[in-house]
Order: sequence, then structure tokens, then C-alpha cells
Amino acid sequence: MRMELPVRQRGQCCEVNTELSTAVARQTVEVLKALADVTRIQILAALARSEQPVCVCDFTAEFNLGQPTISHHIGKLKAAGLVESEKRGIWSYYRLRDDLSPTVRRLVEAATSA
Amino acid sequence: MRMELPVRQRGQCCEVNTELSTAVARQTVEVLKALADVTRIQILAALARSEQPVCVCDFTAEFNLGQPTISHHIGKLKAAGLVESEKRGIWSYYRLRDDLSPTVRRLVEAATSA
DNA sequence: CTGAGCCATCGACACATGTCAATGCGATTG
DNA sequence: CAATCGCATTGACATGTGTCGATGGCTCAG
Repeated sequence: MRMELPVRQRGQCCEVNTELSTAVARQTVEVLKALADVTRIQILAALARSEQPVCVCDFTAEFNLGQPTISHHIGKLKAAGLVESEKRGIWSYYRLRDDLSPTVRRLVEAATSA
Repeated sequence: MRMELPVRQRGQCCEVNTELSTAVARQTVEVLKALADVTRIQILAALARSEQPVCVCDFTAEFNLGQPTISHHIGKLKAAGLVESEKRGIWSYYRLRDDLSPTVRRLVEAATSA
């Protein structure tokens, strides 16, 4: 089942099929960087599962982190376009955006499912 | 279609359903961090599409980066368990591992498809 | 109006990360 | 053996990132 290793000649490299434009890659990386943190991925998993929007104080109570840190993480999720917020009275309610692109949605699902 | 915002009381936060253990999250983040770089995601996309294993010099020629930098990135992909290598003669051949867990495989596909 | 609760922002700090130049090492060619 | 090639490793540097304490603005209860 192993692939055959191609025969090479010194000083002669092969063409590489990137097939993934730098622009697209950059955009995907933006999302991946937003996901690549333990706290943020747990926040996102909670939002993906929650029936109702969640407040910042809920996360502050759940995780062992200060409130500014939670705000910072949620801000990153929002900046990446993964999360939207709605302020009512004292509270800021957050939820997963429902207009994510198919690619981003698949990434989020894969990252928060396991 | 908007979710109803729950009614809150001051000084009383709600429970949060993380439902994603810290251990699992940490493991997923490990993979996400390996993917969250423009160069690495392009390398991985090329490996995922290539019929044959690819050498380091191929990437060095393709991207506008030095050879140590490419080696560094491939090393990260290997450390994350996404890539395996085989050395023959002068060349180090790299390919995408074929024994990835379903979750990791979905992540890689979602990240390299768009 | 006043105090208290919720949250965002700012400044600071330690640490991780991407990049490069220089070096080293094994394999191959001459 | 000597020179060259492919690649990994090292050290150094600038930049990005997670965390915290302090602060300030906003809203509601009294």
C-alpha cells in the first residue's frame, strides 16, 4: 500500500501542486488561529451547543480565568467572524453566527465535536 | 428566527455546557496550531493532493522562504502527527499520514479544501 | 443621585512563534 | 579522498499572544 518513491536527480526539484492560493490560505488561517486556543475552543463548543445565548460572566465563572481574559478571547472569536453579540441591559449575549460559510462551518464542527 | 434572550438576575450567572473536556480540547488545539500557518497549510494541501511523496527542496523552490524555515514547518507538521517522512539517499520524502483519526482527518480536509 | 454589577479597554509582562544566517552531517559523485 | 548536494539543527532576533491588574463606561436597583 506504500506509494512508490519517485526517482530524483540531483539539483533538480519537482513542481509542487499547491492548488491552494495564498489568499484563500490566509483567510482559512485567520479562522484556524481563532480556534487554536484551549479556552476559545471550549467557549465555541459551548456556544455551538447552547440553545440560548451566553453571557461573559457565565464563562468567567466556568473557566479559571479573569474576566478581561475571557473578554479578550471572545473578542478574538468575534473579530474572526465566528461569533456575534447582542447587548441587553447589563449583559452581553453571545452566540455562534448562523451565516458561516460552509468551509468555516465544517472547521468549527470538526474542532468542537470530538 | 432570533433566539430569545433569556431573562437574567444580577449577580447570578448561568451554568455553561462546555461538554468538551479540557483534555480533548488540548489535543484538538495541538492539531489546530499546526494548521494555523499560511505556509504549513499550503504544504499540507500539496501533500494531500500529491500522488507521490514530496521532498523538502520542492517546497523550498515553491515558496519564497529559506530551506531552514521550510524544514522547521515540516517538523511541526510531523510533530503534530499529520505527516510522515521516509529518507532515501539524499532526499527526505514527506507524505500525509494515512492513519489519521476521523476528527483530525476532517479538520485537515476542511482546512485544505477551500 | 448613588452604589453596585457587567463588561470592554489599556498597559504591562512573560512566553511562544516565524524567520534567517551559519553550521553540521550523512549520502553521493567524481 | 575531496567536493557537492539535501536536509536538520542551532542561535539570534523581531513579532505575536495569553494572562493579569487597573481603570472607565454603561445600566439598573434603591
